[in-house]
Amino acid sequence: MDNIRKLPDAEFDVMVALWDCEVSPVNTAYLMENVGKHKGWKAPTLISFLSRLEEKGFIHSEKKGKERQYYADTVKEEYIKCVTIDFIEKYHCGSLVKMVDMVFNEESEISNELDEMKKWLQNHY
Amino acid sequence: MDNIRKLPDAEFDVMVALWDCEVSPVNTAYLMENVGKHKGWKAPTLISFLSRLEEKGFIHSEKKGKERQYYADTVKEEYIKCVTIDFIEKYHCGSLVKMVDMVFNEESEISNELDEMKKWLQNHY
DNA sequence: AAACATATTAGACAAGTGTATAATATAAAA
DNA sequence: TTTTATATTATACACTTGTCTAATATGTTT
Repeated sequence: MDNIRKLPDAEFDVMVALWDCEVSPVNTAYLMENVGKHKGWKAPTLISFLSRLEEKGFIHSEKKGKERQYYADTVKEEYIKCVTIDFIEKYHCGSLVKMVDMVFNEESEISNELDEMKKWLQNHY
Repeated sequence: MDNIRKLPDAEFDVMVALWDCEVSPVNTAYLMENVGKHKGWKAPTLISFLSRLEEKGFIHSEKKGKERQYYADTVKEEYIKCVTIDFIEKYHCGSLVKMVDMVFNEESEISNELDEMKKWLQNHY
């Protein structure tokens, strides 16, 4: 259950790009276009992250001609759920309510969500 | 606002020990007793983390005889609040509700908090 | 087949993190 | 004031993460 390895920022960003694209095998060019460029990475940098993700078992790839195609082997929701549970455990004694309370007692954007929160709760009666 | 430097795990653990003790200057022995031992650290390891925390401005210390006393210069709630906001931003598009929803749609301990959640919301009408 | 363009690989490197050993202070005991 | 204990400092080292340059491979043009 909680055997997910928490990914470093850059690798997570790459995973998001991979998770969020509709088509499945995507090549480096595609990923450069979708994350690399925004982050200002050189191609080898991206590829470096991809290799590490492969070592960690998050994706796998196949050589196709001179290019390489990447496939995600993990599910975004799954990953984020795990990371979130861990987070609540680490910073809020495992209590979502404690966390919600702390965040709402503040000015942040988030405190505008009270209404949504109510609606959400009603849907869960 | 979000200029908090996210602390690495070990340093965070040290901060928690420092934040959670009632008395204010505490010495290394105290911290060894309260985190070091559980973590299996040798004294220099703990002191190493303390030095780094000092460099980062999270604490300061004073030499007292042959010992050193440590003072927290940051507030736990503050830090956790920042880290939490950042987390929601990074993993849940900045929406607490999205996060709550994802976490509840699951078997985890957390889904037992629905009642608490309702109570909490009522207190916020 | 040679030359060219381009993608990938190999390797490298600095900074950050976890952790410790050996050396050095400094207080307490003898 | 020596000796003994013990806390701290100075370093060091392996691994991880972010990044890249130089080298290599492979497809495309001539």
